Formats: sequence, structure tokens, C-alpha cells
Amino acid sequence: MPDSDYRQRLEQQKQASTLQLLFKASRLANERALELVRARSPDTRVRPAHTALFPHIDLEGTRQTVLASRLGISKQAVGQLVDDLVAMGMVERVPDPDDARARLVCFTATGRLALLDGLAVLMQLQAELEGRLGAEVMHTLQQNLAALLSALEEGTAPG
Amino acid sequence: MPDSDYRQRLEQQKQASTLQLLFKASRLANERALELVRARSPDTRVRPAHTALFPHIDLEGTRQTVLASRLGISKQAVGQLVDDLVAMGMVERVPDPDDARARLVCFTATGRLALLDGLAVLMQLQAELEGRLGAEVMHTLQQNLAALLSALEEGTAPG
DNA sequence: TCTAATGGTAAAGCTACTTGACTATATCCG
DNA sequence: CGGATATAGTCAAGTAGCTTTACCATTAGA
Repeated sequence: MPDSDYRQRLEQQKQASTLQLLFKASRLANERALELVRARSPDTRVRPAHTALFPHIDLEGTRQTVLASRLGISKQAVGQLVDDLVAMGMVERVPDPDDARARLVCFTATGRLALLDGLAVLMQLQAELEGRLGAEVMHTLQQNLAALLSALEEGTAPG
Repeated sequence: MPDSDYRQRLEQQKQASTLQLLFKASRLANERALELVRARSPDTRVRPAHTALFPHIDLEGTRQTVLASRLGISKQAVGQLVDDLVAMGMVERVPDPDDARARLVCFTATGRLALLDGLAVLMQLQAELEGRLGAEVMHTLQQNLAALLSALEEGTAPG
């Protein structure tokens, strides 16, 4: 393969790199959010994987299997994260009245406060980014990401 | 805290979830790409972390520290990935004529073919998504992601 | 009522990193 | 020139965030 061909393909790659942008942006945003959390409460033991769970826990409690499917991860992974959150006093597992196998993951009072605090961090970062990008870009980005997400979910579901 | 307040905050969270969309989309796209790779060559030992390196390796070779900074990960992490790729015969480490400490990571002939093959996979996925979202959405998504990325990089650099 | 599905746990392993400590070479400077 | 400091890379160990496999308890369906 001559160099010229190779270089040409590399050019194509650059054009095809939306997905790589996605990966890198995700990584960086994650890191940045973690920085903010640590700056705000340096002794926190809550990690992003935990906070990712938070918005999916309903007020009346949510089963772990439901959390797993909402997050797109295994129920065991959810179990581990919930274990951690229970140890931190953020959530508790209460028996599900409708099914003796199941338990509902519910926030404690502490957990709710932490949720709101975490929310504040996310909004801070979001506001920071919006300040640089403009509200419109931020808005269309959200729309397009949502579309991308559903396209990705569509793609795997029927297979 | 009354429930009504709590519910209201949750609504805010939903609005503030661009970043969570980003995280989830990134995860899914990664998985989808991996599926495609495995469908194409079931016995491959190359993983996404390896292929992420590929577009950053220049034709004339690239130092590991440079790769690390381009990818935003530690030089040790790059070292590990390059170790793997060397074992697979994809790349080789050649001495840097300008610096006896350094070595240049270069593609082997095998590596170049693998690169082009991986590129094809990425473009396939990209085309698949573009088919669902439309070229325009895909294009603005790329633009916006690039903007987001530079905003994120700006944010950490001066700190 | 037997069977299959579902909710969850236990244990181990894997990927993709990180940190800290170290060596070898290079560069700047008095 | 010599010495401090920076840089390229390696080695070893640890961590985060999952997964897979195996299993138990309960429930739902034929």
C-alpha cells in the first residue's frame, strides 16, 4: 500500500471521527464533573457511577432490575453500586409489597440532599459550558445527542 | 424537604441531563462499534482502547508521550496499549534518531491493514447512524461535539 | 404442580485506566 | 565542564466500573 493511499484514508478517518469526538468529550466531561464534586466536598466517597444512578431512582422506590435496564448495565453492577450507596447512608432497600423476591431502592433523607447537591454540580458544569458555547449550541447538542441515543438503541434492539 | 420541592428539582435534573446523554451515548456507541468489529473478524484481540490509539499514530511514527497527551491519558496507559499492539504485530517501537530516550511507535504493514479495516467499521457505524438521523443532524452533532470538546479542554487547561 | 421466568446475591475476572517509584537521557545554566 | 532539573519511558501495584458464571428464592404460566 503506497503512502499516498494511506494518507488519503487517514483523511477519511478524520471526517469519520464524530464517534471519536463523542468518546473523548464524554471522558473529559466525566473528569470535569468529578473535579467539581471534589472541590465542593473533598471528602466525598460518591463517584460518578453512583450519581448516574440517582436520577433513575423514583420517589416511591425502584427495583434494581429496573435500574439496570434504565442504565443499560447488568443487575449485578447495579447491586454493587446500591451496596455502596447503602453503606454511605444514601439509599435503603425496602421490601417490595408486590413481590417477595424484589426490594425497592429508596432514597434516605441524606440521599435526597446529596442528590440535590449533585444536581447543583451538574448544573454548574452545564452552565459553565453553556457560557462558552451559547445556549443554542447547547440546546441542539442535547437534541442531537438524544436522537443519536435513540438511533443507537434502535440499532441493537431488533437484532 | 417536601415531595413537591423534590419533584420540582428532579424536573430540573431532566433538563440538565445533556451530560448524561453524552455519557450514555458514548457507552452505547462504543459497544456497537465493538459488536461490528467482532462480527467482521470474530477472533480479533484488538479492543476499542487499542483502536482509539490508531488515528493518532503518524505515518513517520509517534512518541508515546505524544500519544498520551493527544489522548488525554497517562503515558503508562499508552505504554500498556502499545505493548499489546506490539504483541499483536500491529506496531513496532523504533529508536527516535533525535532523542536516545525516546522511541517512535510505528505501524507495521499488518497494522496499516488493520487500521483501514477498523476505519471501515467506524464508517459503517457512522453511515448506519447517519441513515437514521440524517446527514444534517450528524453534521451539526459533530460540530457541536467539537465545540463542547474545546470548551472542556479550555476549562481545565488554565486551572 | 411442575416448569420456566424473574429478582437478587456471590464470587471471580476483565478492561482501562491511575499513582508512585524508578532509570536513562537531555537540556539549561552558572 | 558539572550539576540541577526536566523529559521519555518502564515497572509494579492499585482502582473503577463494569462483566460472566453460578446460584437461590419467589412467582407466573402451562
